[in-house]
Amino acid sequence: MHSKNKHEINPRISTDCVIFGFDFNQLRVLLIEREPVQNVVQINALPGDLIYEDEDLDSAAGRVLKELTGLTDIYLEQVGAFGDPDRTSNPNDRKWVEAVRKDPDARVITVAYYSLVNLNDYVPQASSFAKSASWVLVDEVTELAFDHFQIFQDARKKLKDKINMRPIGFNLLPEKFTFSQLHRLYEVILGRELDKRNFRRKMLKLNLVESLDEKQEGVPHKPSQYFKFNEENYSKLLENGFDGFGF
Amino acid sequence: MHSKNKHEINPRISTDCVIFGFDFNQLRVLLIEREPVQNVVQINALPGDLIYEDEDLDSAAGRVLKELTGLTDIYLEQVGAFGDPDRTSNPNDRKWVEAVRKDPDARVITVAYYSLVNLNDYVPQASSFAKSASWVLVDEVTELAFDHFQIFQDARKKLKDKINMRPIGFNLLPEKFTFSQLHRLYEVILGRELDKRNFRRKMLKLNLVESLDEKQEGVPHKPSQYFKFNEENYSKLLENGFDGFGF
DNA sequence: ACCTCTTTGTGTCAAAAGTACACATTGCGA
DNA sequence: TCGCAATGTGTACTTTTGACACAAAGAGGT
Repeated sequence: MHSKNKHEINPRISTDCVIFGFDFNQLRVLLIEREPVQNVVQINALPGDLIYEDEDLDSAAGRVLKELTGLTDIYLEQVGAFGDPDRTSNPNDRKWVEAVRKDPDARVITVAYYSLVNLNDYVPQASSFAKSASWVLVDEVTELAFDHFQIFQDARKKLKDKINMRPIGFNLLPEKFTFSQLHRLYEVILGRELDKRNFRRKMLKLNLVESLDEKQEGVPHKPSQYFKFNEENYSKLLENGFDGFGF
Repeated sequence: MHSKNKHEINPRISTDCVIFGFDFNQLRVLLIEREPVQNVVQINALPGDLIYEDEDLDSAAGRVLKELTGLTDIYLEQVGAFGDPDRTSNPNDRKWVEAVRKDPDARVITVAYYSLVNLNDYVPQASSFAKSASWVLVDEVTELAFDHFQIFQDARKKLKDKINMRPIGFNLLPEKFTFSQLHRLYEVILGRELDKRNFRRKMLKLNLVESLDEKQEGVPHKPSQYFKFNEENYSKLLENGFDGFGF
């Protein structure tokens, strides 16, 4: 007998997802509250669970995310593996594991993933052992279950680095977007102000965005020009060794 | 019965190490050749093995590295987790696993680490299932066991990024070093030439190196000044938000 | 019709950083 | 004393950054 049966749980490897959501104004992260277990004071946690034996790590992360929050089709990038060697150190976490896991003493390592999405495109629906799933402002995240706070912080740092290196932010903007939206996105993720004029200058020089012949309508102020992402120019940039935006 | 007994092997999690070695001229990576097993054509592999149940991931990497190559006291940084879901795809790897592992069908994920050391400070001594351990030029690495080539490439990329962000290179230079050594180090890791004068100017402006009142002796050319790393200034830089060398 | 409000969109100047490039100096050893 | 081999240095030019303020557009209310 070996351990490759379909959908047999691997009791030692779990995956956790740090999903950042942008709503054109603020940055949030998707957290779940676990179903209450006797005597356990509940705190928030990242959506995550054990993987199956026959599952790719990347697929597992996608599946777990779907099971707990209903979110699908999200491109996930790895944060790293976390040892979690002392995951029972917090009595609450310990009790929860005892109540929920078949083998609560198994030493588990977790592989974390992160992503960035448009918050309005995804309405989380809690299921499985998640009692609720919600978008929490990143600056208001405090205590989290297990070592999830550490994971969250690592993921946030990776996101910062990444958005500087690759135009991942464009994926979550609508096809036509305004410069303000793009600008705000960068500010929120980097966590600091960026001068409007300098931002525009720098971004335009890269030729990644292209102005459309279309303007905002019905706004009670000067309407802004719409822009779109130019994939072709991005490919060219990559060929010539694009080394980041430099923010 | 649970699984926290000391030194019980965790059959599902392994660790692999990508140790880069610099010899003041070239960049190499530490590879092992596994002990031959019947009918298996041997190819090189990264030093790596299963971890113990009670072991921290970081410690496991250190221990495995020591067991296979004799190297100790090396600061390791994580590359990431690798799914290895189809690790038996190569018949040679499959045969080797069958011969060596208790549970050859277990699905294993591996957590990879990397480091950069002075090649002359570490003389690898193969042991355990390693038949030999040797420093191979990074540009001559081709086929490796399992998914080790992928891991190697990822590690190399991380090393590049890292040396641009943090003065990790200084750890492996002698206490007193010449500018040429430092210069060469950066060229080798980044894989491209750096203008001598511009390199010197940039590096000096950061105040990370301090010139000593001491020169090379016995060299058949103009002797070079010795420099040392200034940790104090580095701390100050960090406080003020050091964001990399910019090479 | 006009005023107010809100957000967009734009230019310049000075400082800093990057890039390209060549030759005199030092000390050894033949 | 000559040759060799590597060190060490400066300048001119271009590009990039960073700081900063005000007119323009359109909606809505009076």
